[in-house]
Amino acid sequence: MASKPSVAQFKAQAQVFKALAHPGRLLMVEELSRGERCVCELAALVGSEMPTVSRHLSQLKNAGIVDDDKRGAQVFYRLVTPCVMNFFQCVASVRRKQT
Amino acid sequence: MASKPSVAQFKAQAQVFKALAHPGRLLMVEELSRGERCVCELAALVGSEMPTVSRHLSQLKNAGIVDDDKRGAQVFYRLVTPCVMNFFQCVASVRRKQT
DNA sequence: GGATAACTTAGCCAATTGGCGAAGTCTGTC
DNA sequence: GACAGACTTCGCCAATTGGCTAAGTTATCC
Repeated sequence: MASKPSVAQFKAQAQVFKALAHPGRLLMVEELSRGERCVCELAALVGSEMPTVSRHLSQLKNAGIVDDDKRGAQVFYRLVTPCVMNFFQCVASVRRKQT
Repeated sequence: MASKPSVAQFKAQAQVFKALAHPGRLLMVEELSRGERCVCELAALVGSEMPTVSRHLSQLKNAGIVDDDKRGAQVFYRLVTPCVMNFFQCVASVRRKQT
């Protein structure tokens, strides 16, 4: 049944790649690979306003890449699919081919 | 030196993900994983006009994912970094977490 | 050389994305 | 209850993306 993927499947897959197709979001994902972080920490990391970062995180969450956990007044995000970290090696080799 | 990736590196990485962040382009990449194809074959596959497909392919080429080879009047594209195919398994597991 | 076919490039338009500040929600403190 | 801090949601805007048709290139066939 995986032999002939439907258009809907490709659309859903593209959604995941789209979530990763932003330097700030990649930076956050890498940071989250080292442990959970609250929104304000990530905002300081990428140097954007909190509303902006919050929207980026909700995109990642919507794509199924991260999950959030509200504790008190803070919201902590964590990487829920660590296998995306494997992408970076391949992407690095892709970039090596760019002239 | 890979311990503290720069903003420029993340931008370049995001470019690769951006190239994959489109259902039609994913479909083409998967087709190319089974062998080289000319533009007209890919156009028929995704059901778009040839100029549209040509631009998608130049995006993939620009990202370093595919390469082209002009033979006569036709241009054949092939996957130059097959490791991107490994992404699909992980992405599938990501999607499984989407509610 | 003229006609056709395969692509690419250019120009145009609608739709999406990404950033911000303002406003709203929720939690803990006084 | 009033207030402050952490987030999220909401408008608004500029910039990018994605599709098409039209026009330009290059190779093949006659």
